[in-house]
Amino acid sequence: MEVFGREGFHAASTRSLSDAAGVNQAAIGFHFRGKEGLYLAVFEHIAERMRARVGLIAAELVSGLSAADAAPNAPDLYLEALGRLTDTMIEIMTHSESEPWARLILQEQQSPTPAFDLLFDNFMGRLLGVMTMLVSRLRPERDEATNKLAVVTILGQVLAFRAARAGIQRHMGWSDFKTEDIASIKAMVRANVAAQIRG
Amino acid sequence: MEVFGREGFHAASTRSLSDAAGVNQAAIGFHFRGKEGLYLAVFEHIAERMRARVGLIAAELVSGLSAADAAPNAPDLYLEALGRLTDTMIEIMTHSESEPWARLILQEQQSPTPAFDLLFDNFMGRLLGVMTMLVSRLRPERDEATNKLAVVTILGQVLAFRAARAGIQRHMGWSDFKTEDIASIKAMVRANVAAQIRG
DNA sequence: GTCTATAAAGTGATAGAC
DNA sequence: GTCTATCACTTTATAGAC
Repeated sequence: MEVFGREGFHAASTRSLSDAAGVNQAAIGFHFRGKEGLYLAVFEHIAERMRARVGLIAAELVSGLSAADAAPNAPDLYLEALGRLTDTMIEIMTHSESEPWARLILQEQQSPTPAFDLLFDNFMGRLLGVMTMLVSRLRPERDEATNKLAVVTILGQVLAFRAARAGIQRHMGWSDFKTEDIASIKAMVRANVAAQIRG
Repeated sequence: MEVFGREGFHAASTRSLSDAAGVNQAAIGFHFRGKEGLYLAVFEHIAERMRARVGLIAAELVSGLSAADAAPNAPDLYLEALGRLTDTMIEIMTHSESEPWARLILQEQQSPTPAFDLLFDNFMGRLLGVMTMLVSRLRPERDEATNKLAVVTILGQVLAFRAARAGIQRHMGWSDFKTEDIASIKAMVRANVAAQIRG
């Protein structure tokens, strides 16, 4: 995952892949039938880890939802849940640990291979679905398509910190994302989401 | 540009590059001193085209700004200028024509080479600067850093349609971006920006 | 299941003809 | 200025020893 993410599919040689794993180059052919098989296996790995992580959040959130629906301050609860989601996503996008697999996902977004289906079905679709559920409860009078589009613009605000990382850091005058920077990003996105939901 | 964008720097072979240009492989060495020189020349080309385009918008906008400053409805004019900017950016991001160079820029964002400086100095920085100017006039009481960050979240909302294109299309149930889809994206982003500026 | 060795194809750069 | 031909090297895949 690290080698593919750092060097890209083509630039990553089977030798650097096997070296990083501490095994011989021939092991790739034996275990994964070739470089491409290893690439797909990496995405299966990412998809499963993400599925577990998102699945946990989604389950927790959906169970909390039925309680929130009855509460008198339901909108506040929905908004808080959305805020916790964006906080988590910002944490992930700004953290350097996400770099390898984030690069892989971005590549797949531009020219999807069968690996993209794995990602979307296991976690992206699920995550977008949960967010849409929340936004739809906050703005039930709007049609589904509008709320789905609203979710996309929320996603974009957090995604930028991965996809346009170098440009953002140069624009902000940041050399990397410090704890206080991340805090102000979270606050800004929470405020934006609250405002755009309010309409 | 097309070959590098489609295949990436490493995957693009000098032979496929020269074939696409309808010349011999040896011509790359003669004209650009090698594959890397050609790569940099592509970015010089992109940077110059963009510089011209953004420079025009920026000049027009700055000259209109002094007139707007005196107007009684100045905030409306700033917001409208910002809306025209996001409209244009959305037009570019959703258009398939931008795919080759957008891919190149995304790649550079993740692991910047000297080519990234060309891009930032010639058009990204300029564009972000103009947007920051507008946001700062709309929210003069906020400090510069906050307004710069607000610009980033606006950028993210339009950038998503390039960076997360495949996922968004699957989420929205769109096979590609139709005219009416683009119109609703523009409306959504304009509404979001207005709301988040209002606070 | 892991290794060495090697085959077969592709890579970027470049010398030299025209 | 453009071509062919070729060099030196790297690539992935795989045969065969252990």
